[in-house]
Amino acid sequence: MAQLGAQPASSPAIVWFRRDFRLADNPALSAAAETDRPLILLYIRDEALEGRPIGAASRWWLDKTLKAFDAALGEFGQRLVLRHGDSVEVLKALIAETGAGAVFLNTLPEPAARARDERLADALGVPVRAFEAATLAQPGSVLNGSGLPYKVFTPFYRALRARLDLPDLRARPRRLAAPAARPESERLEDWRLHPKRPDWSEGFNLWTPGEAGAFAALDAFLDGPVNDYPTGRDRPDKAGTSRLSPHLHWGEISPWRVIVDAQAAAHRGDARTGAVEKLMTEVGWREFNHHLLAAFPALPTKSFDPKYAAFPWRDDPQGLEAWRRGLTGYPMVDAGMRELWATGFMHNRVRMVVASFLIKDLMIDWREGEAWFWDTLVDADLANNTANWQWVAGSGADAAPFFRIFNPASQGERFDPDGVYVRRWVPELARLPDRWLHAPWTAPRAVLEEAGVSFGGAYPQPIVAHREARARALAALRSLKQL
DNA sequence: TGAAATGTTGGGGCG
DNA sequence: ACGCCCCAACATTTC
Repeated sequence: MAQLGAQPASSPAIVWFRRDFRLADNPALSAAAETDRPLILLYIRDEALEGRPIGAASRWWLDKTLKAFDAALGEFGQRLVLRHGDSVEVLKALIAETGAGAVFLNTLPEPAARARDERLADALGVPVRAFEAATLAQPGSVLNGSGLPYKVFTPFYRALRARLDLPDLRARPRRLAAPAARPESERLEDWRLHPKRPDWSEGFNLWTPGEAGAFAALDAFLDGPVNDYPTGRDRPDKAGTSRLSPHLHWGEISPWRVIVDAQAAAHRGDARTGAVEKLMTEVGWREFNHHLLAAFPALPTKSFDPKYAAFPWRDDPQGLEAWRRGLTGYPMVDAGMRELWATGFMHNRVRMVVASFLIKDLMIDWREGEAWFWDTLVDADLANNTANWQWVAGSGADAAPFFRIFNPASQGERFDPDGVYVRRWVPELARLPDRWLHAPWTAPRAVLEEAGVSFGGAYPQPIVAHREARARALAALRSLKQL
């Protein structure tokens, strides 16, 4: 890599933001600021950059987080420069226009993007300074005694923990010198990231994309729910989870910040150590997923366990559509799918229930579910989404065995005992008493009438009988083992 | 981070 | 008082 000093000190530097929309603990931004050069703060809309185009919910979030970040930069007398097109071509043009002498960036964790980043300096002819900001450990860097990637979570996590030194987090830069003339920028509105005709995003307004929203979410979580996290996180009827996943995905907050603040809360005695440890474990799964993707770049398309390549998936467009729309006749499944559609998010426990239902009860390929989540989740993340779908399917690394099949009714009874979650998202059933809420097909006719539930009308009968579907899935698994 | 089937145990009803 | 049966509760195995 060429020395920065090779360029005149007055030449501007480009800070290329991709998914690191934060001022605090942003290593590329801090390093660029320390050079005292004028900074061009760039975002490029490049569909090819991360290996696959982002989904509709992600476009909504991107729109808002760019707006928030641009506004935050205003306090420094700065603005984002927005361009679209092939990243390398855009950067070349901007360097030619401005005489920029260096590019600063934080790497993206996806293998495709990482490979492109590594070739970037050669393609641009200026130094590229790359930093790690998305994960606690660089994907691929945690290896077992034989120098190979871990395939089991627990030893991976042990190794990760052993090398974690809680760092001093980088403060927000004090100044971000602006160039004499700001390069031309496209208009965010022209990118049409916000949905129009129809604008389906009303239910997304519970989110506050951006760094301030990320910190608010972390503070709110550490201020109470964290203490109940080990069990509360399984309760979709309560505010028991951190809801940090989209903020982490978009780099609005650093994973270091999450664990440093959580541990500080534990040290102060504001949070139970055991609860904070559980949170750490979940951050650890995020790390594990990114390591898996780095070690197995085919994770988004191929079964990690090759024997599942022969699984006899069913072609069932109607079943798939009923699942997507939340019309399966299983209240817990339908509540989850409707929460997703309305808000761009689904509670983690319910994600497992709906994924198990698609894969095992309907025997539809996990890739169909992964694709739907990719389009509809505001936290859609290639490593987490594909690793978690394979985890449920039983084909992943350290996955739940295939025969672990969720019963959607009993999951509802266990984790939404008062029916608060189901009644919120499946209002057709709101007046059905708790006793039958999670299995309305078992309710006596008179009870259904009293509650205003008619199966021919608003709410469907189950599209498959769970008991039989379970037997069918287990038979399919047996057929696999005979190969 | 499951559920269902199967096995075991022990209390209570009852002849 | 005793053995038998039933069955709920719990444990283990199986998928």
